[in-house]
Amino acid sequence: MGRAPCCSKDAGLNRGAWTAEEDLLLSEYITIHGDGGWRSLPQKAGLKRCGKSCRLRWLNYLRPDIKRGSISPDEEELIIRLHKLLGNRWSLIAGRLPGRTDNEIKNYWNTQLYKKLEISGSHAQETRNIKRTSKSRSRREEARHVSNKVPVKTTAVRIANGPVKLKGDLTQIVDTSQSWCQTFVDELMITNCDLDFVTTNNILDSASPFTEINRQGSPITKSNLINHQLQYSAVQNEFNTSKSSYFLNELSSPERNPLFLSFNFSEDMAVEEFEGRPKNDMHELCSLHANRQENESFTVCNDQGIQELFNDVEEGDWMDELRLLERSSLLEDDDWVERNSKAVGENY
DNA sequence: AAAAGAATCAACCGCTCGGAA
DNA sequence: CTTCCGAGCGGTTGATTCTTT
Repeated sequence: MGRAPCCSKDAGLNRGAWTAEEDLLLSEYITIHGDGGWRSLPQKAGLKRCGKSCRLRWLNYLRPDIKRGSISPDEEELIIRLHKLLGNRWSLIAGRLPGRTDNEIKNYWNTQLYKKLEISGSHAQETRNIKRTSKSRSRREEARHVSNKVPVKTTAVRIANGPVKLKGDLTQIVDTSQSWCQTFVDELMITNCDLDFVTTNNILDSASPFTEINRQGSPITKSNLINHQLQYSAVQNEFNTSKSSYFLNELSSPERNPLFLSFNFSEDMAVEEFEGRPKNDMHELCSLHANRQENESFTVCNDQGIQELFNDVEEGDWMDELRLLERSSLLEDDDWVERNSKAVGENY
């Protein structure tokens, strides 16, 4: 049975530009009753519009926290950087720019920035590649493809840091449906483990596996887990610990306490997705995963994962971290290996 | 001043996703 | 497991405004 269209063209509904009267009706209704329930809202509010149209009008224009006026140079810079990291995920980008809507940013990109960057060169090519990729395979197909290829939990961000060589079985595929904590514990139990691997599962929900090795009986808290990892690996594997701690902080915290970190973890970043190679191509990412080649790093992120990754980052931190990520992405792989080999010592 | 072309942006459209039944 | 439905997303359209000739 087919689904009734949200807003039939011949249902006598108004279309096109909104009038001041319609805006008033919608604003007043939402002020009193709140938004949501978009399908039934127009009728309740006395509007001859479809729910979709009402939602769009509210979110993109009438919402009180919309920021008016032109995009500032700072905002522009942030948009460019975020687009480089995230591609055409306008709602995610808008989420980092308070008061700006995805539609506004999309329009700004397509009318101003795209041209600007096309003139300056490389980024426009990347944008074209992103567009081509998204056209060639639908999101659903992509998701199906991913799930066939590797056991990636859809809500997980998984990050493995290369090009550090792994001790042990390089072909092993880690099941990301495992709880974050179990994976963490598995890693801890391997001597000289260099694999840095997390998912966004809430750490506190995953407490039980940790309990088994937590012989001191400390409460299961984020900081205790970090301390635990530091005890295991701080001396011999400093840089890896720092990375783990960083992602632990970013991905698992409902409360996001500042971590105590005595070293500069930022320079250890090497997250493939953020480097733009092979950005947005899940097939390629998964092939990398499946082959698990040495000197290859990979990241598989879906939108939710990325959102979670950045959710709790304060504005200032976010900008700092963006800079650091970009700085790390400028490094050539060879340099990266060399630096980190020195940092880790002769373990490899 | 007027016409033509370019730029802008609000709104629409088709699709996907996730939850409920 | 399947179907339905509300919500949301990104691409596209087209009306309006601005700029150039």
